[in-house]
Amino acid sequence: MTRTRLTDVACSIARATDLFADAWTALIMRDVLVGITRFDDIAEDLEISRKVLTVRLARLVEEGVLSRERYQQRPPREHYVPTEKGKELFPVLLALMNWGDRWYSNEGPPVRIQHLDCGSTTTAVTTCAHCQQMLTIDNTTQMPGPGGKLGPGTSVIGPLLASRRGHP
Amino acid sequence: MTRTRLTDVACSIARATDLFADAWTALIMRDVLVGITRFDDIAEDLEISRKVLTVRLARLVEEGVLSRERYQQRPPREHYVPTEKGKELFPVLLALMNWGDRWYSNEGPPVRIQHLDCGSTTTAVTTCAHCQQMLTIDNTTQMPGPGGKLGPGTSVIGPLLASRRGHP
DNA sequence: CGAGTAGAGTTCCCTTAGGGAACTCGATGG
DNA sequence: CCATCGAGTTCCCTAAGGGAACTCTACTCG
Repeated sequence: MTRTRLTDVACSIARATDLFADAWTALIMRDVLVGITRFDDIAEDLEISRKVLTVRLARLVEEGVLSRERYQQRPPREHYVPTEKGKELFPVLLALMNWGDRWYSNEGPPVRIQHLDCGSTTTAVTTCAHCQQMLTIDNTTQMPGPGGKLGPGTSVIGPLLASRRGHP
Repeated sequence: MTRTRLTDVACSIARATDLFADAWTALIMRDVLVGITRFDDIAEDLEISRKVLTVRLARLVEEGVLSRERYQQRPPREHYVPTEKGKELFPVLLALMNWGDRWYSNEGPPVRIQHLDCGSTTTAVTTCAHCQQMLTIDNTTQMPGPGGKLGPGTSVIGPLLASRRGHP
């Protein structure tokens, strides 16, 4: 398949996507974050090919998202636990889950999130760090940041590009 | 490759993932949401194989995430615009972007988000709908919801499964 | 009126990742 | 010393992705 490596593209979505966006990685991360951390358990839970699971886990460890750790000495056994970097993928999973719940669950969401600090069964909202309002495409705009450079996939230039051609 | 269809699995992440999680779909959605809506422009911006782009766009239209619409009559030309369902993928992109910014941008984020309502250049935070606190794996827990059923990938049963050993 | 051009896809061929299922290997535990 | 368990490997087959050239339909310009 020769997946194009997207890591060189100056776009954070592309970089995150490069690691995260195949059919399995998100599911593996969900499992691991939820406590299914052993090779066989993940394989069984997801019904993923063991070969692919091996490759995915290796990549995730290499990227520092998971850490392979010994959880018992005799016999020696390893499992996969999320690093800080891995834990911070949780919001991505929440966003994905939210969207899936909203558009695909007829019988209600299969899983509910409970926020331990306030005790409520809740849903995740993506909000503005400053004013706590919900962020949407319609109430936001994108502007070049410090690390912005022109290049394929650097979408900020998109609208310019579009108008340049006499097009909305 | 015979991608396993995940849509039948009772997990919203899996359902969202099934559509969203390949190398390109997230990038295509970003482009479209940001105003790059024409076939050739997307192809050029992402340097994606035109063949794959055709397939992706068809899938996204089929799923109701994008809509193919005529933007000029003479000569007849179509482009792809996000539907409501598509627009609601924005939080997913924000979460992905955030994570990418945090872990992969050395020179600062390539793109900044400005919240038009409050005017600030901001970042997205995934918060509890009730108390506005940030949600993390550590301050949340998952519980079965109304649509929950046992099955592969239904991660709520994960911890149980792990202790129970032996499988539905 | 015929040539040229832009937009939007198709088609073809080649490579390689994913699916599945069986096989391996080390360390037990009985 | 044989059966188990956890954790991967190996093999073969198929289908999806990459790349680049080709096509089809309106135009539009000299």
